[in-house]
Amino acid sequence: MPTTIKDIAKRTGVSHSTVSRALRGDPLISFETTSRIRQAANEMAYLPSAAARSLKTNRSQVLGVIVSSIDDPFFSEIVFGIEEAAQEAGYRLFMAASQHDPAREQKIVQAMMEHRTDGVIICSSSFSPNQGRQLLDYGFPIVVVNHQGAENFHYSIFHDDVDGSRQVTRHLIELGHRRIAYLGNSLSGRTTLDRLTGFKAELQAAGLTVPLEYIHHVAGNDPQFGMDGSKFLLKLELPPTAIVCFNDMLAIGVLKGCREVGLNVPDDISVTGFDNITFSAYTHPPLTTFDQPKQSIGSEAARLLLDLLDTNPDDKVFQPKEIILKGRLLVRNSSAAPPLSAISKKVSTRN
Amino acid sequence: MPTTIKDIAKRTGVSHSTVSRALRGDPLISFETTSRIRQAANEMAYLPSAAARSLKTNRSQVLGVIVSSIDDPFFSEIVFGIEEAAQEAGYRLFMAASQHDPAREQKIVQAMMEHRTDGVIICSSSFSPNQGRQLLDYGFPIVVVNHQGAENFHYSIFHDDVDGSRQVTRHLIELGHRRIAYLGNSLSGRTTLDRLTGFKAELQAAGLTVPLEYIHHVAGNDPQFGMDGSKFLLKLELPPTAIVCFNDMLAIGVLKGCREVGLNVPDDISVTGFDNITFSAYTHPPLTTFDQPKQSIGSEAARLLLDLLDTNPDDKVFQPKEIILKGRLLVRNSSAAPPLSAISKKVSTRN
DNA sequence: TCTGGTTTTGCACACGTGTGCATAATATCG
DNA sequence: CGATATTATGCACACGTGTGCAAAACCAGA
Repeated sequence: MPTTIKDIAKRTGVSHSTVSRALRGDPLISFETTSRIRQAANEMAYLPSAAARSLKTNRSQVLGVIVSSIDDPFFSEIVFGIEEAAQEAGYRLFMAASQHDPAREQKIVQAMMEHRTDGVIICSSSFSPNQGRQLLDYGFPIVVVNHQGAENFHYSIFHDDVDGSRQVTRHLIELGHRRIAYLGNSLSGRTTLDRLTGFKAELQAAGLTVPLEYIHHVAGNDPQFGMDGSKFLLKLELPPTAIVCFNDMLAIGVLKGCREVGLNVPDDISVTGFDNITFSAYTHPPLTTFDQPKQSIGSEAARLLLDLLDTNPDDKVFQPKEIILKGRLLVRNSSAAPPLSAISKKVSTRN
Repeated sequence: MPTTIKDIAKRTGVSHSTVSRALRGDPLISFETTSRIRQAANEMAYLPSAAARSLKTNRSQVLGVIVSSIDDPFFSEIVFGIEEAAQEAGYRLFMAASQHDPAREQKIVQAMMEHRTDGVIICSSSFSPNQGRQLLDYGFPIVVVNHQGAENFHYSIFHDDVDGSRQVTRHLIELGHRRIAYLGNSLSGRTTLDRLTGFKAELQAAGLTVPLEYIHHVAGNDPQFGMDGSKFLLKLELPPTAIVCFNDMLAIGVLKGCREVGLNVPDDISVTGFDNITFSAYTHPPLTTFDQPKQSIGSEAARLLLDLLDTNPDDKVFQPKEIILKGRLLVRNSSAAPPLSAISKKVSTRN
């Protein structure tokens, strides 16, 4: 059915190996013969079989990409960056979403191996160590993005979540907040730990303490989890005047949760997100968030992996590489000074 | 590097063809030999090469999936449905996003052909006819979702956008709205045409007319386009009391656009979306929308394609198939009766 | 033990492509 | 024209897997 090299060879009266060489631009084939062959290939709409080529060359020209969830806009933008860089280099993506499910992870690992992708980019901070081990043992070049077990892999991209979280938290402190809560995502692994670390560090640097119940984790990344989390925090005897959310997805749910208990954001309570996904500019009020260079994260990861692939294996020197990309605080309308009632209470407590 | 069938043959002292047969469960190989071979394969972590198998069998066990945009939550959920059904049948997905860009479309077509995917699901209503033709000519079994050129393909899944749009529009009419605008997405092809058709049909059935400027199209699917579109409509001398948006993404931007000119939704103006993506429950106010069975759309498309693949080619009878899935109106808080001022104006106009 | 039937396994080939090495064709020089 | 060097091409093999057909092994009956 599809045109093969043999079909072209028959039409042009040369051997299949000459066709192969001509199409690949081998200088050993004459210009005249090459032209004839290429014209025939063009007329016959020849497209190489990826499988045959892959089998012969031991290269698939495909990069595996593993994300936590395909419907999280954060990952969509990272994938966009990966795709742009990959396409530029003639690679295609084989994408899979792990959904934080070990069974899915195992199927994904198997798929990557069977398809013999040229390398793998893992954009799931909580990808299981066991499956990661399997990929490593198989010999894949691997680049991880914000992976909690990054020390097991030698090529990593990080977004600086500690710094980002510190900036968000400092912003709230500078606004006058003293009761600041953190809402995390327990499925998220390293990412939430970094953001929590930054949160704590900034509060500590400001000489503030955090009540234990001000650090609350939900088990997912959906706005509904954000809403559930806000319910918990807002029910506290002394509720926070600000909530630092693990990310925009949770923050969007927190906004709704505040509305449902009659709290006005930011007049009564400030809410911040993280990531600056598309929707965070369109919430009411628009979210103060930490703007991650999502596409850059993706394209840096892809470039790093492509560099690894371009390196002659014999020349390979063990040289771990770690790239840290920084974002920037984006102040919108979901954060403001705490309500006066909260400040006056604070004063009376001190007397 | 990876274990091959030849490695297992060497260890078990049989030929590679016996290994192949045993692993495939061929009854011609004895139970005893099969067990030995399978144990060795297990111990040696054998995984077949997808390329070799594909080359030999002329089947890749991969379904191509083309979506308009990977960061649109609507498509993410469709893909999720596709993925579930495909995985159940032992298939993997090779996904690509066309971004309404002909150059990308061409690269995608080429990729599908080179990889010899077993079939293709097109979830892009505006996928170019020329590229679609190429896929058809190549002999791919193809299932299209809401494709504007669906008559060129024989296997289609539709979501009933005419009916959905009629329901949304009727809902607004029943609330008392008489000045209803439609905000469309000119890149969207058939989908926006259907939704506009339903909008017009329902207004006509209610004996209402639509000023020309009440039908406005923006050139994209981002909330920013929704905001731009709202700016246009709200500037009209006689602005609408309700806006039917092509989808939730645009509606989210329209909500912000209304806020920016001091309009309260739904007290001053009603806004409806379409699709019921995750975020539409978390907007302020939560969007009235048309809830599409997104995952069902995906899984039906995959099942249809898998059925096509399971059919013996010699038994194939030309039998076009078209599945129409219906959604349901989801009334939330973005729609309400028009403001009294708009109704009183209407009365005086009639006198 | 021999013959025939059944079961099990291996040989040979091939899917489409790439490439080392040998051979054929061409060009140049004496 | 013949010899030598250079250029261009083809042969043969192989990547890993699957399968038709032949051969080998096994079993049962006369």
